[in-house]
Amino acid sequence: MSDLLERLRGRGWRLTAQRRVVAEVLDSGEHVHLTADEVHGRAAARLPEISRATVYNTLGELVSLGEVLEFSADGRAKRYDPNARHAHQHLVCSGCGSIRDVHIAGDPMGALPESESAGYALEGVEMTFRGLCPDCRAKRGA
Amino acid sequence: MSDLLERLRGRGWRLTAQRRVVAEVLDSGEHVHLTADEVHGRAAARLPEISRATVYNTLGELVSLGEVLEFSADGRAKRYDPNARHAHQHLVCSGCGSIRDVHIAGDPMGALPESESAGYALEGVEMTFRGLCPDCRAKRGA
DNA sequence: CTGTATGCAAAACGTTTGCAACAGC
DNA sequence: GCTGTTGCAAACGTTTTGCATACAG
Repeated sequence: MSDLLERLRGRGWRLTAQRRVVAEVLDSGEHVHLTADEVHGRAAARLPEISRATVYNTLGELVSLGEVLEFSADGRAKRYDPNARHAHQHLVCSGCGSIRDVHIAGDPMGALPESESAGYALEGVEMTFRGLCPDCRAKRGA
Repeated sequence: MSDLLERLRGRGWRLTAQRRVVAEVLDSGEHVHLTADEVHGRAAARLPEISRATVYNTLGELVSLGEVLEFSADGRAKRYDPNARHAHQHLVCSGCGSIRDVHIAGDPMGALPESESAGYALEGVEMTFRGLCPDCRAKRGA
């Protein structure tokens, strides 16, 4: 519920029924790390004739606009994270693949010494922690 | 040149011509962040009848054995990093996609507060910096 | 009215699988 | 000789593309 649509309209984003539905799915606040196909599924529930291609197009644009974060936790399908406005990291369960947003102490960007990034124009960092979640520990770790 | 083969033999790894070639490609020291397909290409240069499936199998095993790191910098093809024995991070150019190994100051794992990983059995962290490399800055950034 | 977004279906891409033949130990 | 590995080709899941149509501005 972060007025994604509001912001997009303000940027002169051409608003169609399909785009609205995609934005609403992402903005619904609850299901946070959807794959493109999951987004399509939820979008199609509200607007049955929406095509996969449109969902891919729209997601790609939202990523370019910086409104949505794209990342891949497992090399398979990319996931889309509507929580692009607050810096955060991910904690992925190596058992079930579930993804949690987490927050680290300092600024991860600052961890890279100047000497290592010499000549580069740094833009961002991605940080992904991996581990077994409590549920999977109970089942596997025994 | 880190005696990957030596180590694998020591672990009772069944050594075939194909596996040797794959290990040699990864161990050749120079081309560091190959995709599975690139590995296959280089392997096939030495042993033409090697199949893609075998390369995938072998890479998967090397990853399980902890000898090779698997990561995806772009959501497309996975990349294989033979430098699994020394902790390091990646710096990816958002222009040309080139990948550099970099090293940060502290221990990235320690950056995650206990409260955030409560109940989890942490296993590792991945850290990827993004930015424009000097070449791409010259061409694009103007 | 114009340009852009859409739907469809097909293709591209990376990866996995099933299975018979084969080869290391 | 037993067992695990290989090659092949086909299947798979995800994403991209080309093109004619529809619609927001």
